[in-house]
Amino acid sequence: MDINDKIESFPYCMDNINSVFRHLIPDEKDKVYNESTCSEYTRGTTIYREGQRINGFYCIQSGIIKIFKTGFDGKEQIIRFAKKGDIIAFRSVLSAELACTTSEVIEDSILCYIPGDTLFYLIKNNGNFSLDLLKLVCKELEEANSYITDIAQKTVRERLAEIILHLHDTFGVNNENILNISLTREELANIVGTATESVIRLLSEFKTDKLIELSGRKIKTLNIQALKKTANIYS
Amino acid sequence: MDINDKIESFPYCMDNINSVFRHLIPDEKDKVYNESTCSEYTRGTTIYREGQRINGFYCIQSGIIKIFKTGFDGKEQIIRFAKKGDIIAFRSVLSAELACTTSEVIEDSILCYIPGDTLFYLIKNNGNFSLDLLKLVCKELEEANSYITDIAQKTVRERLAEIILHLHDTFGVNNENILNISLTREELANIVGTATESVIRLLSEFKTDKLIELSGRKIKTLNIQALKKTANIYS
DNA sequence: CGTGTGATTGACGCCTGTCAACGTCTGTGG
DNA sequence: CCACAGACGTTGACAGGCGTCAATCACACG
Repeated sequence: MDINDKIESFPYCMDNINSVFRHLIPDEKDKVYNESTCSEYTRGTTIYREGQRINGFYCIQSGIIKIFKTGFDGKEQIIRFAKKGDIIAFRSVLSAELACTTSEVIEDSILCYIPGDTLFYLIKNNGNFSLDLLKLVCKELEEANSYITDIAQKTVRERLAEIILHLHDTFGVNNENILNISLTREELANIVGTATESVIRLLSEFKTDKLIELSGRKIKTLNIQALKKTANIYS
Repeated sequence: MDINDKIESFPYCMDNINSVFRHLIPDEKDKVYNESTCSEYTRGTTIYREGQRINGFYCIQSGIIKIFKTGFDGKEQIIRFAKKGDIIAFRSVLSAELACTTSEVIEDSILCYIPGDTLFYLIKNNGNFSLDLLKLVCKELEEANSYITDIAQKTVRERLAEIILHLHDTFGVNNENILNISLTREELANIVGTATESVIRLLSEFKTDKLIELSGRKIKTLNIQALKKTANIYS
């Protein structure tokens, strides 16, 4: 994927059938297109930081971004990941507040920056876009509420199994059943909300129980049903 | 407050300066007004339940509602409270999904029911309303994210102190510094995400430490600064 | 006065966070 | 090419926070 694709075709992130931009009329698409700027970002780059003022939002053309908050003692809590087609930073733009999360590139990415004014223009002029955006935020809200319930009621073991399943659903696996996302043990701990050592021990137990196989940061899922059982998920 | 107030005046929940309805034009206000229905609900009444289909949302004229999810073992996790001027159930309406929370009356309430079609009409026709609604959902999302971080990183003790402060800010106190909301120990536990017994023991410790005074379900705050310190809040 | 719900207290033990030491791997610079 | 630094992963020991179970108390209500 070359960055010049923006010039050749309307970026994927703005054009696919599931995109929040799917209900724009041609003129609006042109406007978004003309006012957006795409750039490459390499792993480890910070897109924006907590407390920073943000004047526009980003649409993800490719790559993976992690979005986290910093707790009072400096520990990261990963809130969500964003991948191809997702948008980030729009919350701060809408609320006209300082960013309350930090976002960092996990896997080399191409992001399209869209100014806040464009966002406001679309909301005020296209009801279908507003509705789609509302649905998107509501979906995030529902996921956050579910996670609150899990983290408050489930054990670390259950949550870790659940997170592996969630990563499985969100990013999929390659032809060897290996998760298409690579995270450090610390990052896994920062999703689950536990200590790095606990993640290491539990992953090792999961391996013993034939739920997964491990090879460095690669996680291969062996038994989805058993993972669901471990996570206490019945659906 | 008599329920017939609706007839006498535009309901508070739709008319105050902070309401999401504040940017409606007169015609739209009339429409909302004509299509809404207000009713009284007594403590303990369930407004809607998880898994139920919802065709409209509610605007709270008076009283307090608790909104919770049920964990896999049946334990409640309280997600938030709603009070005068707040709206509930709009998420399910917008997403056209079954309710994923249950809401129950904590304190006798008057709710105004507004059909989903009215909501969609407003979103599609009034950009300022859409924007206000988006801001509202974003605010909820930000609060949910903060709570995820807290619950994942803080101890039960810290969270309980934080919840008391949060109730203090949200519902205020009477002239004796007693919180304007009355919750059972179990409900407190279901916010914090812990066992009822733990809440009892910690409240008792807070009392010993002169942070609060207790009298049944009444909680009197004695030292906000010390509570903040206990909660590890520095702001 | 019996019944039921909620509050309290105590005992007990396990899950899990913390600390410390060590192993592994990668990239860098001499 | 090797040595070293630094980041990351692993393992063990240990304690304490907190969940669970059980018994008792307090209070309201029919």
